[in-house]
Amino acid sequence: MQKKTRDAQATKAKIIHTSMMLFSTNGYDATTADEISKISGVNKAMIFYYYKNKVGLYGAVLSHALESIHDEVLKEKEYLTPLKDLKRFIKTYALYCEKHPYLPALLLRELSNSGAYLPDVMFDSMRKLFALLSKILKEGERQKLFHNVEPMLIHFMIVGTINLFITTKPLRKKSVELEEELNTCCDCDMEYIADYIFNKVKLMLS
Amino acid sequence: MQKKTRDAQATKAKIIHTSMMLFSTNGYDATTADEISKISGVNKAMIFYYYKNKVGLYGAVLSHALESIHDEVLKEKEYLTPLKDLKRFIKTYALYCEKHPYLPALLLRELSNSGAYLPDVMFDSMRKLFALLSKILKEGERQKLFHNVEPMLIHFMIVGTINLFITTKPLRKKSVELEEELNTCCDCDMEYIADYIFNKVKLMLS
Amino acid sequence: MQKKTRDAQATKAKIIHTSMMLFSTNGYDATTADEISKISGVNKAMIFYYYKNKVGLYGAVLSHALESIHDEVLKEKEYLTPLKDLKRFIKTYALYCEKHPYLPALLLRELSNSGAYLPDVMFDSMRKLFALLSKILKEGERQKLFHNVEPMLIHFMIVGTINLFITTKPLRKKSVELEEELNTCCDCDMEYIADYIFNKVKLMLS
Amino acid sequence: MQKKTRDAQATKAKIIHTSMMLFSTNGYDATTADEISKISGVNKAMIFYYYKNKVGLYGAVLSHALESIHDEVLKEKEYLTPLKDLKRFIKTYALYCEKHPYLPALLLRELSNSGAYLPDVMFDSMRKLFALLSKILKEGERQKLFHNVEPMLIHFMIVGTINLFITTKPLRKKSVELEEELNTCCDCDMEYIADYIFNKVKLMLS
DNA sequence: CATGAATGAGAGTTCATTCAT
DNA sequence: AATGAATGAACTCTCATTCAT
Repeated sequence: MQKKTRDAQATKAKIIHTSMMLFSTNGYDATTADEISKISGVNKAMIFYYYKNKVGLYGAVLSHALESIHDEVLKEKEYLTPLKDLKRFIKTYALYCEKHPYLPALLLRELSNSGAYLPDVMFDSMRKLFALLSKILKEGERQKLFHNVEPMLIHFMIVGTINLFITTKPLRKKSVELEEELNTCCDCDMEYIADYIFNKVKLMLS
Repeated sequence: MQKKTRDAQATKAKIIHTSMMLFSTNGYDATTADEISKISGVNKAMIFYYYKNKVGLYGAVLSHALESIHDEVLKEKEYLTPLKDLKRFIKTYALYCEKHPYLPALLLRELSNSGAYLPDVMFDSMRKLFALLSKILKEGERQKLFHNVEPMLIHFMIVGTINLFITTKPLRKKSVELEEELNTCCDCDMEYIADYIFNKVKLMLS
Repeated sequence: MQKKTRDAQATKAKIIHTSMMLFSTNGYDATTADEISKISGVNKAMIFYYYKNKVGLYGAVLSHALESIHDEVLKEKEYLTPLKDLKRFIKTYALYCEKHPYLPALLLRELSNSGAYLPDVMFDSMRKLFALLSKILKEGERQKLFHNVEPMLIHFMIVGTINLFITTKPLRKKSVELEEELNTCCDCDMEYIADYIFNKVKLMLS
Repeated sequence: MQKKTRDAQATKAKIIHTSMMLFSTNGYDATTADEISKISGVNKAMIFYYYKNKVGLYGAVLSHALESIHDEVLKEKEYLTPLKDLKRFIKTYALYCEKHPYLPALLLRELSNSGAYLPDVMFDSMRKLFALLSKILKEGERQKLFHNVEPMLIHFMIVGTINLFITTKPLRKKSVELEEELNTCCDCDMEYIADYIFNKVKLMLS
C-alpha cells in the first residue's frame, strides 16, 4: 500500500520525464495533461500544482533537458588547440544528443515555428553553444589553421547533421526496407558519425 | 453579401495558400479551421467539403508545396559531370527553399515527430531527393573525384544547413541585436550560401 | 422531427431567457454553461458561439434586461408637474421591476460587489434613472413644492424600498410562517406599494 | 519557516477576518480557500480543520459579523419615547453599518439570491431587527404619534437607503467624475445621513 | 457550391476537500 | 496544531466535423 508517495521530488520527476517523452514525440499541442497524468500515474491536478500551466510545464521540461548541456558541452574552460577543441565540441554535442534524444526533436520543433515561442532558456543555450564554436573557429583562423570560415554555416553543418541524423532514425530504417540500394547510414554509431563530421569539417577548413 | 464566388478553383486555392501559411507558421495542431476560414474568407464548411478532414487538408498542402520540387530540383535528366551536378543540386535546392520558405518549416516539424505521421507524398519526395544526390556522389566516387563518401551524412550537411539557415532567420536577427560580436550570417544571401556550401563540400570530398 | 431549429433568433432567445433566470436566482458564478444548456435545450457550444464567453453572455443578459427600462421608465419626454412626474417615476419603476423581477436581483448582486465589475450598460442605466429623478426633484424645489431635498437619498429610499420589497418576497413569506404577528406586507400588491411610497415621499418633501 | 504558531485563537481570527473581507468584496463563489490561505498566511487545510467546509466558514463569518449587532443595535431594553427610539434605531444601525461595511454587502448579496441560501443566523438577525423597529412604530401608532404606518416598508426605506448608500460609495464617486452636475451625496457623512433619514421618516409618519 | 447553425468530444484549469506526516 | 501533497469532480472554452437550407 505504498501507493501514496507524498514525495514531491518523485512526483515532479515523474511528471517531467513523462512530459519530456510526450512533448518530444507528439509535440506540444498534441500532448495532453490527461495523457501525462495517465502515463506518469500522477494526478492531473498535480501538474498544475507544480507547474502552474502547460506552458510552465513545457518550460520546466526544456530547462531540465538543457540543464546538462552546460555541464557537458560548455564546461571545458581550458582551451587546447583549435583542432582538438573542434573535435571535442563535435563529439560532446553528438554524444549529448544521443544521450538526450528528446533535445534534437524539441529543438527542431521550435525552429519549425521560426522560434516564435522559443523559451528563453533554450534560446540562451543555443546561443552559448554557437558562441563556443565561434570562438574555437576564430582562434583557428587566427592561427592560420582554418581558412574561409563562416561560423554560422559551419555550426549549421555540424548540429544540422547531428540533429537530422537522430530525428530521422526511424525514417531511415523505413526507407531501407523499401529500397535496399540506398545507403542511409542506418547502422552507423554516434562515435563514427562524430569522427566523420570532424574529419570532413577539418578538410573543408584547411 | 454577394460573396458566393462559385468558383471551385479559386476557393480551393485560397484554402491551400492560407493553410500553408498557417501550418508552417503555427504548426498543424495550432492551426484551426476557423482561422483558415476567417483569413481566407472561405466558409469553414468548404474546407471539409473539399478536403474531407484536417489531415486531408494537410496532405493537400504538402502536395502543393512539394509539387514543384520535382519540376525544379529533380527534373534534370541529363547528367553532366559529378561536380557540376553537385553544384546544381545544392543551388537548386537552396533556391527552391528560398522560394518556398514554408517547406523547410514543414519538414522540420514532421521530423521533430520522427516522421511518425509524415505523409507519403513528403516521404517520397525526400527519398527521391536523397536518391538523386546519392547517385551523383556515387558517380563521383566511381570517377575517383570524391573520396570517403557517406551519402546520407553529406545529404544532411547540405539540406540541414539550408533548412536551419532559413528557419533560424528571425532568431539570428534577434541574436545579433543582443550581442553584436556574434556573426550570424544575417545578411548572407542564398546564392552566397549555396556557393559556400558547394565549395566546402567539394573540399571535404577531395 | 422539428427538433433541429436552425433558427438563430430562437436559439439566442432561449439562451438569454434561461441565463437571465439562472443568473438572477443563482448568481453569476453558480450559474454554469452546462446548466444553461440543459435547461434551455441548446447545445452548450452555442452559448460561446453566440456570446464568446461567460462574461459576454452576462453582458447580453443585462443589456436585454435593461433594454426596456429606457422605453418604459425614461421615455417620458414631456414633463408635467413635479408631483405628477414623481408619481409617474415611482409607479413606472415599481411596475417595471415587477414585470422584470430579475432586474432587482441582478442589481443588488452587482452592488454587493461595490459595482466593481458592473457592466457599463448597467451603470449607464442606473445613472440615467437617477438623473431623471434628480431633475424632477430639482424642478420641484425650484417651484417651492419640495423642500430640503437630497436627491441621492430620496432616490435610494425609492428604489431601495422597491428592490428590497421584490427580492425579499420569499423571505417575508417564510418569516410570516414562523411568527404571525409580524406584518411583512406579504400580500401587498405593487400598485399599493407604489402609491404608499409616493405619498410618503410627498409628505417628507413637503 | 518557523511559522508554526500553534495559537488556535490567532489562527481562527486570521481566517475569519481575511474571509470576511474576501467574501464581502468578491462574493461567496469567487472566494477560494487558496486565496484565504495565501492572504491570511494560514495553511489551507486549517480552514477545513476549524470550519469543516466552505459553508461552515461562511456561517462563521456571518456570525462574527452579526455578533455585535445584537449588542449594539438590539441591546436597548428600556424604551423611551417612540420618536427617540426611532432616532436611536436609525442612528445605531447606520453607525453599525459604517463600522462593519462588510455587512451591507453580504446582506445584499444574499438577497440577490432571494435569500435562498441565507444562513439562519442572518435570517434571525434580520427578523429581530425588523421586530424591534416594528415594535417602536406600533407603539408610536398607539400613541397617535405615527400615522398610516406600514412597518415593512418603513423598514425597507431605512435599511435600504443605508445599505445602498454604503455599497454604492465607489460608484457614486465614479459617477461624479463623469458628470459633475449630479449630486450623489459623495461627501455626506454617516451622522448626516442618519439625521436626514430620521427627519424624513418623522415627517412621513406625522 | 456555399453558408451559418449545430454538435460532441475533449482540453486546460480550478477548487473544495482529504490525507499523511 | 500545522503542513504540503494529493484527489476528483467540475467548469469554461475550443474545435473538428456535420447538417439543413
